[in-house]
Formats: sequence, C-alpha cells, structure tokens
Amino acid sequence: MAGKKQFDMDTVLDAAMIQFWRSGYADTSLDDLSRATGLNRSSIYSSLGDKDALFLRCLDRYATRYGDKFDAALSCAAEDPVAAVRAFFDVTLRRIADPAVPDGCLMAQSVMASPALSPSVAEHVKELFGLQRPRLRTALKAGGMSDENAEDFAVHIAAVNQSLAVMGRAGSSPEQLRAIVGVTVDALARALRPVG
Amino acid sequence: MAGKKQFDMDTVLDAAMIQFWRSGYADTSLDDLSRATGLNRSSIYSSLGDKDALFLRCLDRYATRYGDKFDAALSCAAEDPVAAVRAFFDVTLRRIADPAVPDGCLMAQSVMASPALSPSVAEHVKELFGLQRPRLRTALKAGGMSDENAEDFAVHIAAVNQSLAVMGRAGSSPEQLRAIVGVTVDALARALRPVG
DNA sequence: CACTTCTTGAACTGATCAGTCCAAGATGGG
DNA sequence: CCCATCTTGGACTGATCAGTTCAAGAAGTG
Repeated sequence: MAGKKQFDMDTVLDAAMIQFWRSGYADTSLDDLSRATGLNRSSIYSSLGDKDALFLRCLDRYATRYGDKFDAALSCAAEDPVAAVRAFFDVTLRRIADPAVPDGCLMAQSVMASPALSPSVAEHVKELFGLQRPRLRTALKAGGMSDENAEDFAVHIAAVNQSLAVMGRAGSSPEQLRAIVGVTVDALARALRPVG
Repeated sequence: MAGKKQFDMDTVLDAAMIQFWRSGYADTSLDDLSRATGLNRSSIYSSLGDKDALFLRCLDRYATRYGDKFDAALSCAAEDPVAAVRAFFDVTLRRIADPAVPDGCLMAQSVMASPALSPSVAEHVKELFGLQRPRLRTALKAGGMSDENAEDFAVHIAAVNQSLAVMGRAGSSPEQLRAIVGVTVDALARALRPVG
C-alpha cells in the first residue's frame, strides 16, 4: 500500500472527535483513539501528529460544525430575534437528543479541564469557546436590541446554552432542558417588546 | 508515634478537596494528593482509603459546605424570594472571586467527567448535583410562586448557577458573570410581580 | 516482473499510574 | 526503662501511558 491512504480522513476525524467528546482529553488514550478510528498508532502519528495536534483538529472540527449551525440559526435575527434565539437553543437541544453523538459538550468539558491541558491547547479552547458571545451579540443588535442589553443577553444566552450540556449529562430530562431555555426566551421576548 | 494521628483531618480533607477541585479526578494522582496534604501514600490509604473513597469524601465535603451556604441564602425566600435568589447566586459569585479557592466547580466538572468515573462514583456525583433543584423549588414555592413556575425557575436557576463556574473558568469577567445572573433575577422578579 | 515508495502493525522505551508492603521509629502504658 | 502498638516513609509491583522505531508488505512505475 504505497501512495494511497488506507482510510477516509473525515471518518477518522469524526471518530476521534467523538472519542474525545465522550471521554475527555485526559481519559482518552492513544489506544482508545486507535480503536475508535481503526488506525494504528504509527498511522495516527504519521497522518495526524501527536495527541495534542489531533485534539486541536477535533476541537476546530467541533467548533466549525456547530458554529455553522449556530450561525444559520441566528441568521433570521434581524427579522425575528426571539425565533432566532429559540433556533439557536434548538441546535443544542437537538444535539443532546441525538443518539448518534455523545451527550455533554466538547467545548464545555475542555474548558472545565483546561487547567490540566497544556497551556497552548487551553488557550485555543478558550478562544473557540469565546466565539459564542460575539455571535449572539451581533445577532441581538441586528434584532434591534440596545448595546447594553445585547451585551448582557449575549453572555447570558451563551451561559445558558453551555449549561444545557452539563445539565443533560447530569440526568436532566428534555422537558427540564426546555424549561431552562424557556425562562431565557421569555425574558428576551419581554426585553424586546417596547411596551412591557 | 503510636495511637495519635500526626495530622488534622479537616486540614487534610480540605487540601485534598482543593486538589481535586483544581485538577479534576483524572488529573489528580496520588502523588499530587500526597504533596497537597503532606501525607504519605500509605497514610492516605490507611486513614482515608483508596482514591475513590477519598474522592467521595471530598465530594460530600464540598456538597455540604456550599449546600449549607445555599440553604442559608435561600432562608429568606418566604419574605423576599428575589433577594433570596440574589443571595443564592452571590454564594457562587463570591466563591469564584475567592482567591483562596480554585475557580470552576467540583460538582460541575465531576458531572462532566462522569463517563470516565467508576459507575458508583458517577452515580453519587449526580445525586449530589441533583440536590440543587429541589432546594430552589422549595424556596420559590415558599416565596409564593406557582408549582409550575417554581419547577421551571428552579431548574433554570440551577443551570445558570452551574454555568457561572464554566464561564468563569473560560475567562469571563466578574461583570459578565453578574450580567448572566442579572437576566435571570430580572425574569424572576417579573414572574413574581402579579401585575407585569 | 523488479524496484521504489509509502503505509502499517507490532514490539519497544521510559515515565507515570494506583495500590501494596514492610522495616524504621516514635509514642504511651506498665 | 522496656515493650507493644501504631504511624510513617520509601521501595516495590504490575498496569498503562505517550511516543518511537523498524521490518514486512502492498501499491504504483517502468
């Protein structure tokens, strides 16, 4: 077998991402990754680099995949910001309900574990994690919200969205998760209605 | 040295708890615990049991210490539920601002890491984590809220409270954390005011 | 069909892990 | 002052970790 990779890179990266997502960085060994991807250790190293490099690629993959979905959900914010935020939360709620994918959130658990990561990886995690807030702020301002309110709601919504993964992993039911976002969506609707 | 322990159990348990809190279960080795507590490995085993047993004691210690503070904060819920919830959040905000203690939250990060914990420990973590919601529900009902609203706000407030630790560890400023709880407290105040 | 090129599997290295064991030594009772 | 008792420190075990190395062998090229 020369000159041709024996595997599909997308499939392999998905498998590795899901492994990190399910077990976290510290509890994912190279043997786990080898088993999950079907690749030998030396194939992983030669094609994807060391554990940190592979983890970074998985983080970027995760951030891009769901970042695009969040952007799409918020794209109607100018016309109907409340519907946009509802769609934003739905991305997460659907991800949690999807049996093809682990519960929890790769970003949130990586942030929580960041003191144990190498400094450069930890920095990258925080950067990716921080993309959520400006995304929301821009959408809320497009929806007609004042600067100050948009700031506050953006960070609040980012926090609530992140909490869904933790609550889901802790055993909260889909109904409870909907109740969590319901309070936030109601508050947003009220804040956007000029006469309250 | 016979018949007398050479150390203060409270001091040792605090040191171990903080070590787990800072680094998480997976990234805390017995050498770390030995260094943090000043106790030798064999002293840890003979006095506190194995790593899982010690971790459980630290979890219980954490849950009791902050659980008591949360209860105290909510004790005025019948007279002023909004002030009670504000005080509830203040327990967490003050903990995050306290330099004597790690950022993050031992419960939240243990829940996130639960798939990598032994099943019995994971179960215990989820139990302790689940204590927050009924605590809040009882307080909100005492404050005059309807059953349905109390349910929804209880799980929402528990989620937001939990998210503060993650957002703090991700680098959010104290002002941003206050904005996160501000939205929730405002929503609660509105829900409690009979005429909105 | 032969040769070059690259992937691949398995063995190996040194470090670190949780957990065990035991001799050394300190203390309190007699 | 001596002995029994218990804590303590350090050495040890077997497992697992990330990362490296290398021979075997398959595909492409002529």
